[in-house]
Amino acid sequence: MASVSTQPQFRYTQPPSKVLHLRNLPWECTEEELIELGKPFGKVVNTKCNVGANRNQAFIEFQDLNQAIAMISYYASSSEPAQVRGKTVYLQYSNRQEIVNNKTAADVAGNVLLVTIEGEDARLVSIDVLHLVFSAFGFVHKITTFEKTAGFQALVQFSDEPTATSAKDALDGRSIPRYLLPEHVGPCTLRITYSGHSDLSVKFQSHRSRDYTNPYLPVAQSAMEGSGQAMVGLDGKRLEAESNVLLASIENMQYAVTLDVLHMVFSAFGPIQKIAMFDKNGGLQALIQYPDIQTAVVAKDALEGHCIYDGGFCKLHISYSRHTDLSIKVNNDRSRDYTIPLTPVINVQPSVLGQQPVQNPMMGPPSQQQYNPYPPNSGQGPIPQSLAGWGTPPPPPPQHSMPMQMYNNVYMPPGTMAPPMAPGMPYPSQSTPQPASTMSTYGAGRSQ
DNA sequence: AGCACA
Repeated sequence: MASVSTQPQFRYTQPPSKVLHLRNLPWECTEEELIELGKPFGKVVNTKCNVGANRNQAFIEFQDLNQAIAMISYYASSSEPAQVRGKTVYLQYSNRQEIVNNKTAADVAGNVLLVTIEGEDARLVSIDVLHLVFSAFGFVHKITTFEKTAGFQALVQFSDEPTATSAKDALDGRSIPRYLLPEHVGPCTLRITYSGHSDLSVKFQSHRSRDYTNPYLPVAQSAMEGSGQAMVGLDGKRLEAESNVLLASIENMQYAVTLDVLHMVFSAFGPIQKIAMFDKNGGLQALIQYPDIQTAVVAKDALEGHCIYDGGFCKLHISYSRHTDLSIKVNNDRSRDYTIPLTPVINVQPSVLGQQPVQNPMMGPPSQQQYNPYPPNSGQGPIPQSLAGWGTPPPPPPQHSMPMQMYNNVYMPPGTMAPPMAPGMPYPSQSTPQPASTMSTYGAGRSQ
């Protein structure tokens, strides 16, 4: 049968439009390149690139029709064709009058992230764990969580878009480190897009929303009880008065827990000011002092019930101490004041530059070598599993205990301690938080 | 080298 050519597949003369259709573009041509191309002829108000099955078509929308006409007529008579990256591109009026960008809020970069927590036990991820995870990238202003058809979701507000973007790029598709979750909780994967919001409204501090910029925001429900020494959580559990000093007792202490090990474990959450260790009831206890309550709360929530070493050894039980400022009389292997700068001990001589620095003479040999016995089936010293970051073996315990040596360790938040859990995927260097910004993270806690 | 939400 003879096909009636009522609708020719291509019309060779298009009615003018301020939208131009471009084809034969280099693969994955960028918006910037399109703007460059159209700029000489007028104001490019919108573009859409990577169109079509081959992603080699695009649209340019000018502010005015005559600008589009100018571009078409110029190249119609030009001996040089329009080019992008040396490749000839073909121009024509589009058969549409405007570009419709189906950009949703999820595509527009902003300072607030929409986080979907995937997994059977997603609901069991606490807001504190989310706070900890996202704080690795900068100061988290606010978090709200809610239940939607998409599942358990959270909005996480950063100061600015670049910070949010660095968090999104680093965390999207990743799973929350196991050690931050209760043992029975299955894997929880984060799916992250941008939110349309720029400032979340948080009325109360509660188990579902937090405003970290305003620690004095009222706590939701009848959280206060009596004199304020104790509070009742939303689940009805009695809460102790929070403190910047934590009391840690260590159960099932099969291995030596040294000052340095404690320092390493607890400094994942913020700078440590002081540690004092002592024996009580035949067990080891330690007081760990942070500069602020907020950091202590995060550390307590993350570490409570967890074991320093794999296999249920050296299980931590953490409560808030009534102390607010420890009095450290002397720096020794059981107590230390990290706020007092020590005389520099390590001075790398020019002749040994590039070699390992000399070990701090104050310190004995590394704790792992000091301690016996090791488990029968392990020739290695135990490795603190709480620091096992994002599924990767943790760094060895610190060999030096000087404050300046510890500085980087102290301020390095958990998310930066280890490579991501996806093997072989490099951690984007740009998303690695700078110590300064991280300091502000921890520094912005409530003062007491 | 030929028009975008499938």
